[in-house]
Amino acid sequence: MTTDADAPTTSAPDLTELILWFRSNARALPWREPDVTGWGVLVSETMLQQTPVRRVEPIWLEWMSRWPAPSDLAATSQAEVLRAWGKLGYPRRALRLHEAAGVVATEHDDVVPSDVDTLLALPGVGAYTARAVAAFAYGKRVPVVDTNVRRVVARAVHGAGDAGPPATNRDLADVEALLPADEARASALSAGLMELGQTVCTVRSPECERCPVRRRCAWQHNGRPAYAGPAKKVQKFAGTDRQVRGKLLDVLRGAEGPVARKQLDAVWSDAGQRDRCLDSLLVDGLMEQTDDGRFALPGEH
DNA sequence: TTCCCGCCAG
DNA sequence: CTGGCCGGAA
Repeated sequence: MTTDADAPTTSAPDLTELILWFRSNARALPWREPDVTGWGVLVSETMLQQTPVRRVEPIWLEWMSRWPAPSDLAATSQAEVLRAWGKLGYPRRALRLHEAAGVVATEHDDVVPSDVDTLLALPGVGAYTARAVAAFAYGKRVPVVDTNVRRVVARAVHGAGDAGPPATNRDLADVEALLPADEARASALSAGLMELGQTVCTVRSPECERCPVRRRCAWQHNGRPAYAGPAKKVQKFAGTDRQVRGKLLDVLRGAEGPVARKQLDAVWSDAGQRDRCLDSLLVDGLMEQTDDGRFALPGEH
C-alpha cells in the first residue's frame, strides 16, 4: 500500500458539537441581533480590531443610532467621526472606516458587499475583517481566522499549546478544511471557533472542563503540552510614540476648535518625541494645521 | 506591569 | 515577514 505524502499528519476532529454549543452559548452582543445589516457588522468588526468587546459596545450602539447607513457616516466630517470614535484606540481605523463608507455609498449602492474580494478592496478591511463580514453578516462559508481561531485550531487539531507566528494563507486553508459544506453550519462554526477561543480556550487559563470539543481535542489527548514555539513579543505602551500620539489627539478631541501649539506641548515633555509624533499625526491625516499655525482635527475648519 | 491581537507600510 | 499603531482592565 502506498502512502500519500501530502496527507495531513493530523485528521480534523468532528466539530459538530461546537456548532451546537455556539447556538446555545453565544453571548448576546448587539451586533449579533438578527436585524443588524452588513454595515452594522462591518462597523463592529472594525471597532473590534484590537479593542475588547466591552469597550466597543456603547460606541457601536451610538454609531448605529447616528449613522444607520454607510452614506450617513460618509456625510459626516472626519473631525466628528474621530470624536465619536472616542478612546477606542488606533484612530486610523476610524478614518479608514469613514473612507470605506464613502466607497460603499457611491460604488455599492450603500450596501456593504458580501463578496470577500470586494470587501478586501475597502480601506481598513483585511483578510480577517473581509471574511468576518462575509460569514457573520451574510452567512457565507468562508474561513474566519483571528488569533483566537488560530489558537483553537493549533490545540484541537494539531495538539500544540498555541499557534506559532501567523501564516495567513496556510491558516486560511487550515480552517477552510474544518468547515462543513452547509453554509449556515459553516458560518456557525466560524463564529463558534472565535467564541470558544475568546471565552473558554484562552491563552493562559483554558477552561477545558467547559469545552464542548474536549473529548476530540488533540491537545487534550497529548496531555496539554506547553507552547513550544518562539517567544511571543510583548508590546510596550508607556513612553512609546503610540502613547504620545494618543495624548496629543486627545487634546484636539476635547477642544472646540483649533488649538495653539503651546497646549499640545503641555502633554509631553520630550520635545523631540513630541514633534515627531505631531508630524506623524499630520502625515496620517489625523490632524491638520490651520493657516495661523494652530492644530485641529481634520476637516474641522 | 501584563495582556489584548488586525491592518498596513516598509 | 516585521514592527508600529491606542488605551483600559486585570
